[in-house]
Amino acid sequence: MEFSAAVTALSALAYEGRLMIFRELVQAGPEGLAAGEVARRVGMAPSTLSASLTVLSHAGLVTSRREGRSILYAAAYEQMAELLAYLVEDCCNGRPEVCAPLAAIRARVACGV
Amino acid sequence: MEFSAAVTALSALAYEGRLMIFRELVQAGPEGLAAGEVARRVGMAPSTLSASLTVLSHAGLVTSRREGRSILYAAAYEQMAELLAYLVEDCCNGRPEVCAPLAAIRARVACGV
DNA sequence: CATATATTTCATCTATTGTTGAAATATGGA
DNA sequence: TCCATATTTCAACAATAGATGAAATATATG
Repeated sequence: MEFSAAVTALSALAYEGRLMIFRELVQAGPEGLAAGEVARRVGMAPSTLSASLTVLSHAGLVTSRREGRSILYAAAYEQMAELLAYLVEDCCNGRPEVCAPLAAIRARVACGV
Repeated sequence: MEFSAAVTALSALAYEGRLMIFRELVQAGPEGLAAGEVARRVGMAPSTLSASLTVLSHAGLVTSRREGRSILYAAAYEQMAELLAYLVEDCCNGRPEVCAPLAAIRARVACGV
């Protein structure tokens, strides 16, 4: 990931409504959720939600596909991983003890990746 | 980390100047850099830099201490790890294959944490 | 084809955020 | 004490971003 893509992704997540949406989608799994279902869960007006999903989509953090009348949105796990990787890149400048706190991440990932 | 702290941290990083500053500090290590040195490296005016450092500081992402006439800023690695952990929490809903892409993170952390 | 459902687009308004330069504060040294 | 260096604070301005409701688009069904 390059610098400006990281800024775009961070900006997309740096807002209450959008972070809430993204977390719902991350937890919902790769099939995703219909836009309307997301709106119901996070309690947003349709047009506000649509704008939020557009921002997340432009940042590459969610994907969408139509299914019948609904449009299903899903978290883009690869892009999310890219962003996390970018943030920790070159973190310790050759001194492993510096980024030791990052080891805690592993313990918090539910699936033990 | 709780929701609003995550939003604050993401907002702090979601801007070109501040992400640049943060990355400089992450790579500089725990001793940190003088504010003036940071300004020189990222090419910002002193007052703009100061405002940026304040935002990062309020988000808990950097710490500061005075040393002589300089004020040294350093990345807060623990808070950074907390943020990353928050983003991946409950990511796979019991299905490990969902967050498999996150495994790539490990390979990108220079010190192999 | 007409109607109902699902979502997006658009224009407008409001609020928030970033930048800038000048002045203020804090420290160290002659 | 006086001056130089380092950084922050402040006020004003400019730019950006989010919310809203109405209208538009797309799909499904009777």
